[in-house]
Order: sequence, then structure tokens, then C-alpha cells
Amino acid sequence: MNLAETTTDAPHVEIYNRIWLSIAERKLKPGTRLKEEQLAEIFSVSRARVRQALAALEHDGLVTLVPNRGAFVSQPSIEEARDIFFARRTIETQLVARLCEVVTPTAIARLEAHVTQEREARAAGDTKATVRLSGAFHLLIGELAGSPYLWDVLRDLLSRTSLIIVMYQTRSQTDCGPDEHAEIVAAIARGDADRAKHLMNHHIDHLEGQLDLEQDTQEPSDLRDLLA
Amino acid sequence: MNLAETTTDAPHVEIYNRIWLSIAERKLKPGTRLKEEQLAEIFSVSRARVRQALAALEHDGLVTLVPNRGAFVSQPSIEEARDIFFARRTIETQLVARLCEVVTPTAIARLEAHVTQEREARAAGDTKATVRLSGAFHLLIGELAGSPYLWDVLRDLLSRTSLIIVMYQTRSQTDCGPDEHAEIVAAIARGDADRAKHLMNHHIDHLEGQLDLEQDTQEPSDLRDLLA
DNA sequence: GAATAAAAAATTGTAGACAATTTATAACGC
DNA sequence: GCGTTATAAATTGTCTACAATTTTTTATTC
Repeated sequence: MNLAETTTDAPHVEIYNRIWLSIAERKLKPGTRLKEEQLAEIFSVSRARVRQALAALEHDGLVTLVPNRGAFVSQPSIEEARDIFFARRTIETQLVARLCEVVTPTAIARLEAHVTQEREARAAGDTKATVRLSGAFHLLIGELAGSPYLWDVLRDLLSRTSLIIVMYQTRSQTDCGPDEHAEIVAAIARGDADRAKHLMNHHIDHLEGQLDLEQDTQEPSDLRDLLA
Repeated sequence: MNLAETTTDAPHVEIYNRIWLSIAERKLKPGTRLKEEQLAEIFSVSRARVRQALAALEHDGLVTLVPNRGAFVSQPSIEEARDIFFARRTIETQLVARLCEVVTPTAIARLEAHVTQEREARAAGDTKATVRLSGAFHLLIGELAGSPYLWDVLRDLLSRTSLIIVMYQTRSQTDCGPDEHAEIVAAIARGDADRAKHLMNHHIDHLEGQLDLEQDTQEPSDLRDLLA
């Protein structure tokens, strides 16, 4: 949530960004231990820098810091996962509505170009790019809606979503369909705020529905359940 | 945005909390310089601890860290201020709507008790308590709506609002009227989500309207303007 | 006397060393 | 052989001293 840009970026933000990206792109899996010395060597920096970056990542919920034990990539619970999707519906429906009010031809062009890119990546079978562009579409809406604060919140929500998808995805594909994105863009182009909100709501529902968030247990499954 | 509670609170969070509170309660004014050594002495801790706390506060936008120059209490621009209020309307209207869906008699009792407290503080002329309780009312709605994530965002927004009020308040009083809070509670009690959203929207509009955010200039007023 | 330049002081940034804690390994008793 | 305890290794947490930068003060010159 770094709204107030510092004139010159602090040195630890590069490490922060690289770890952030690795988690958002689902390379670093939930539960992975992040040893300070190890990271310090990889990035060729002092341990203090790594420490700062990890502290910032904890603030974003991507990393869990256990005192005297170290840093781990977070493992959001089912309850937390549902909450994140609720927050996304809350914020993103409002954001598309706002975008419908302030929309410009340039904005629509950018959105359409983005959807085209998504289609191309999918057609080319480039799953890495497909995943990245899917998230970027949602961020683009946030950007065009013109609220830097909510854009930042959205960025945070998307990275948490990545973590959640890795943890709870089922066999079936878990990308947002580009067709749903295209429909949303069409509604925005028409200035139909209600329709855009409705589509966005269902789109996020769809995303959540593809995951296995059905268990009632709060805690990670008990040993007894696994042996029953 | 500390969702994942650590088992034992890290030692720097107490310093963080005390500075946070001083800003939220409007004791520390925007632009105030925060020297590390000075703070270290006040709290009787090492400078490293202070550093951690300041980094966390920067993340929340309450403190601006200028490289090699030090930490200052943030001075949000008019543009940022407007954005914060937009974000508040976005989130808080959805939050009251959600609360209407999941509301319980206990929740209503807590809300009514809170409004009573607000009235008492105001009647007693206790401005410090009045300010604190005003913010707490909004947080209480967030808590009862049952979204830990959005509660955290709301907490962040409220502390930024405090900063904005200090910077842009006019002579007239800038508290939320407790009557408006009472009306919102009444709407929630009736389960009237639309009405509650509408009231909350206007309540925040009202808050924003009491401030002097009319200037068109982005930058802090130019010397020429002051000498014209 | 004002402006510039140099030196000194104050403040922040960083690194390395040491202490505390946890995890892994090995020895021991049953 | 299994569980327990003691030792050793690895890892994190913290502090102190030093380097880099900025601000203030002082001296100099026009």
C-alpha cells in the first residue's frame, strides 16, 4: 500500500518486488520457507535489506513472519479466502461502475487491446502470460477508474488471490475466461454501469466457484480425518 | 494491514501503535518531523525499533520517509484527500449494506450503545472522546459487517482521514454529527439496506463538504499566489 | 551587509558482530 | 528398537560502531 511515492525508491523495494512477483506469478508456493541468509545471497544484499522486504511483504499478507522461526509464504485459510473474494466483489463492482462514469475512448481502446492480448496469449498456449494478463485486466480497470488508493488495495487483493488459487485450485482450469472480460468491456463501452457491475460480480463469483472452498473445518485437516 | 496476527506481538508494534494513535487523535500534526533518536529516547528503545515502526507507518501512508532526510507526518494533497473520501464511500456503503444482511439483535444493541456514548461525550463537552468515538463508530460497522480484510482497509482510511481533517478543516466543527450515526443505526435495525447505503453516502459527503478542498492547484500554493 | 564557500555538527543509512532461540543430530537409558 | 535427554548446528533477533548524507554554523570575500 505504497501510495506516497518516495523520490528515490528505497533499496529494499527491488527485493520486495521480485519476491512479490514470484508469489503473484505462482512460482513461490504457499508454505515455502524463506530463509534470510539464502535470500541475501540470491540478491547479493545484506540480511538487513531482506528483513525490510520481508516485513513489507508480511504487511501485504503474502508472507507470514513467525517470531524466531522465520518467514513463510502465507497459507490463507478458507475463511480468509472467502473474505478476499467478498472484498474483491465489493471493490471491483464499484470500480467498474465508476469507470462507466468517467470512461473515455482512449480507455476503451486500451481495454479492448488488452482483451485481444489475452486472447492471443491463450491461443498461443502461453499459460504464464495468460495468468499474468488475467490479473492485469482487473488492475487496468482499477487504473482507468482513477482511484490510486483503491488501485493499491486491488493490487493487494490480486496478489492474495494468486496465493488462494494455488492453494485451493481444482483440476479444472482456473483462469478468468477472456470472454467474460470482453463482455465487461462491452458493457463499459455502452456506459451501462448496472450491467458492468452485474457482470463483474458474476465473474468474480465464477472465479471463486472454480476453487475448492467447501470444507467447513477452520483448521488444516485433522490427522484423524486423513486416517478415517 | 496486519491481518495475519502473529502469536506474540513483535516489539516494534507498541511504538507503531502509539505514534499511530497520536496521529489519529490529531496530536501529531502533518509535516511534523520525527527524528529517530528523539523517538528512541522517548520510548526507551533502540533506534532500530523506531526504524521498523516508521517503516510500517509509511506503508500506511501516515508517515513519509524521505531518503537521508528522515521521517515526517504525511501531508496528503487535496487530490489524495478526495480519493480517500471516494474510497470511503465505496467501501462503507457496501459495508452497511452487508451489515443489514447479517445483522443480529446483539449488533444493533452495540451500535445503539455506541451512539449513546457519543451523545454523552458530546454533551459533556469532551471533544477528545467525541473525535475518537466518531471514528470508532465507523470501525464498529466494519467489524459487525464481518469482513476482516475490509475492516483493516477501513482502519487505514480512518487514520488517513484524521490527517486530512487536520490539514483542511475550516473553522466550523468537523465532527460527524451523532444524529446522522443514529439515523444509520435505525436504518440498519429496520434492515433497510438501500436507505442505510444512502445515509452513509451522504454522511461521508457531509464530512468531506465541511473541509476546504476547493483549490484547483495540485501543488502547495505557489509563492506568487501568496504575494499577489 | 549579503552572498558564497568551507568546515563542523547532526542525522540517517548500513554493516558486522554477538546474543537468543529453535531445529537437527547424537548419545543414553529402558 | 523406541523414546528421552543432552549437545551441536543453524537461524533469527538485536545492538553498537562506522560510513554517507544533509543541515547548520562559521569564516571569507566582494
